[in-house]
Amino acid sequence: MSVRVRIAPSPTGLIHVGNVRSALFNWLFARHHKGTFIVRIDDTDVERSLREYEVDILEGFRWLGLDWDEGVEVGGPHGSYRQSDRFGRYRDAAHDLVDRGLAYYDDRTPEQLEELRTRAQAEKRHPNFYIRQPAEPVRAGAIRFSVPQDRPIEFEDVVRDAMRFEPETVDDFVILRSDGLPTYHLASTLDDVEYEISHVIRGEDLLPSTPKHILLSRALGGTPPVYAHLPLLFGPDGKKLSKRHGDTSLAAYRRGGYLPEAMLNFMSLLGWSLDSERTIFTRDEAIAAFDLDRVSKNPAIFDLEKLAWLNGEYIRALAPADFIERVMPQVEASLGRRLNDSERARFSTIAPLVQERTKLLIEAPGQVAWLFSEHFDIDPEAWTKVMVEGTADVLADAVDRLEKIDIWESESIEAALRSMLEDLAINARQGLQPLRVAVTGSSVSPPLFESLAVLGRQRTIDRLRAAIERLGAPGHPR
RNA sequence: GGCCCCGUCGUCCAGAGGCCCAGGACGCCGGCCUUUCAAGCCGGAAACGCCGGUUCGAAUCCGGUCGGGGCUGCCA
Repeated sequence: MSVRVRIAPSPTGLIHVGNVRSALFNWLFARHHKGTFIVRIDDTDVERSLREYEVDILEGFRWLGLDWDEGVEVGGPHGSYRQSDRFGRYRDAAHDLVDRGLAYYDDRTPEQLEELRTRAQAEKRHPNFYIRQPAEPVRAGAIRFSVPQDRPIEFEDVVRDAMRFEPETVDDFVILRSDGLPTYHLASTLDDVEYEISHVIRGEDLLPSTPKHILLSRALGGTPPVYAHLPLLFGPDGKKLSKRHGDTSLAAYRRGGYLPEAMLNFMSLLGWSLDSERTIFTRDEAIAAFDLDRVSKNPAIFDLEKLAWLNGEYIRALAPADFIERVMPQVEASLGRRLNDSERARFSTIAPLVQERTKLLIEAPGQVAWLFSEHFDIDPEAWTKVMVEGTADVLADAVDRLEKIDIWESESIEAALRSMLEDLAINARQGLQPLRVAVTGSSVSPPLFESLAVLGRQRTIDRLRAAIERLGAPGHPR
């Protein structure tokens, strides 16, 4: 049997990481088995579905490198891969089920249904006990699927093993709403049948709906696919990951300076592992190793700290030129202007040192703000900590020595400043930190000698003099 | 309430009766390196929810219990 899998997001919001993880597992599974990965848009909820969200979904998949073989935008043998284009098809299918006695119209109101559920509970029966076909048939309202009560629904879930649902626990669910639009159950199941989906790999939240889908598949003339229900992704509070956990949209991570390859690696670790030792691996290694039998049953908490660490690993592994290319837009965005050629050259020189210290691309601009602007902020805390008695003299001494250097480069700067340390009999912390703060405005920066080299002699000396002045100025004792 | 799922370090995963007084990773703690911060290196603390049972032997099998979660809509 050839593997045909799909991801079928609903464009009712920015795609969030839970769906992305499902997409990833489907994609890995398809690629591993040389199968077909399909992207379908389940936009049966016309009220909430928006085209901009569909764009966001597809952009997200492309960003991660999840390419699809059939589906929206790329097409395929099944016509439209957007359910809103197939409403007629679903309606026909629903009517056909009614004609065959497998479904029925129901014009009961929500209040009536609620009452039936309440009554069943009061009688200690299953809540859905009375949600069955009424004795008197009607020809209006929504269409419900009639769940056969003669035997349990059993199936083998690839990750959950043997599953069994008693028929009385499955309600006669609506397949066509009274406005003639299909529900998710009908549209999704019919599409899975008609598109010959072999495996349905999705979140565990749909496990309770699976008996409905199996029954529907058969009624529709298909063979139910193999099901694999993935463990849910939780927020730090142990609840299903949702908007209230903050940034759960993929877009937030894209903008937040995460590398797609790191994101991919990280998400593949949520409910799966390549082996017991390896945490970092390439997409091809994941494809080669991926299968559903290593998918875990337990929910996974989305651990931002581990993601950040992994991202840092990937950033450090980047070729320097690649890092520069990826980080330049972030720097320019934060500066609010394009860098000129000489600034670009300066940045490129120091970029490898920034690269080592960056976990998220968006951190980089802050590390080099001092390099491009004379209006960088001086951290007051860093200043008071480092500018102690006698510091002005040290800075003045440094200026003298730096002015005498023949060739302005990190080696000569280091030699000059080290001999100063020696002559003054002070340690690096006493002698160098004040320079760092004076020049970069912070006690945290890329390595000092390289930083001064890139900044240039004149700017360096100007900043040191400004610091000396500030130290001597009224209102700035010491 | 009903149906269903899950239960190994704080977190993610490994473990499919003896290889486990439980392994890897993040985080945490300590040390080394060091011009700051990172990175790197070395070391450390940290878990089989609980109770029974099966077995010569259980993290692994069974039962119960407790705990967490999902679903319960003419949303998906």
